[in-house]
Amino acid sequence: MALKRLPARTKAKPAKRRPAGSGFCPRFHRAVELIGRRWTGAILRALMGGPQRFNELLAIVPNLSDRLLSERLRELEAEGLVRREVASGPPVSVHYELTSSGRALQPVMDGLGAWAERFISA
Amino acid sequence: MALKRLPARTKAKPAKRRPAGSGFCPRFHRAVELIGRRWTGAILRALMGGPQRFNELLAIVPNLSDRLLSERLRELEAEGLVRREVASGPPVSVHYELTSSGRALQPVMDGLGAWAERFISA
DNA sequence: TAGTGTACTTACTTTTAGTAACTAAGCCGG
DNA sequence: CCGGCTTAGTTACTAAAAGTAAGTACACTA
Repeated sequence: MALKRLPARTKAKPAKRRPAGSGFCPRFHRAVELIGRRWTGAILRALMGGPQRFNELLAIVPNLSDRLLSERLRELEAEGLVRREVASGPPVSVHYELTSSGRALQPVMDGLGAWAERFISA
Repeated sequence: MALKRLPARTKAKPAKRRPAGSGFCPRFHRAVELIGRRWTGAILRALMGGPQRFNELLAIVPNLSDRLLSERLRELEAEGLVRREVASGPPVSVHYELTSSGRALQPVMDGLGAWAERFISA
């Protein structure tokens, strides 16, 4: 699917050279807008504990709707962070698990979690 | 202002005990939905290099509009990550800088940046 | 065969983002 | 002192996501 956002308006600005250090990094931007999409962080974190099925994810993340879960999972799959596996044994169940790229996010997520514990209220 | 999102629907689910590790952490969730809001990551990263003025931020982050910058900065101020300072010397200029809580995000952002370099395409 | 559970999709409403135009205050040249 | 320029926004309106509800398809289960 590839993120529908980031329309990359055809007309790129002149973009006068900036004094380095305050740079804008497109990959970083893509990353933060991908994992920052609504619910995506929570979904990823739920998957850090191991593979989960669709309805398990719904149960873990409060207020997340099936429609959005479906949408987010397809985005994450498209970016290669998550793999979808269908177990065909009679009780047809689908589970989702992190790929190596997804697992590589764990320290970042943990760091953010630690930051949140210290600095986010309520 | 405090994030308008996260309405916290009054009816909390029964929430049967889950096998720990796949837990949902409200602070983490708040954090990821705050810094994950559109443009917020890029704004924060631009501020990591030191204080910036309103129009400097606009110049650093491509395609960011003044309206959204204004909105995001007020949210970040409300969460205590950013401080707004008005320099009253005749050329009235305003600059924004990270608070200690904002600066504490630097390792997380750097980690995410490093991850993005390795795993995000294009 | 009627009902339950899983894993979704479709249709519709509300909220958020994006665009454009405008405001206000201070300075600068003529 | 009049008009134009810059900085730092705000307001009004449109487009794109998110949220909500209901429906689908398949297998199983009573």
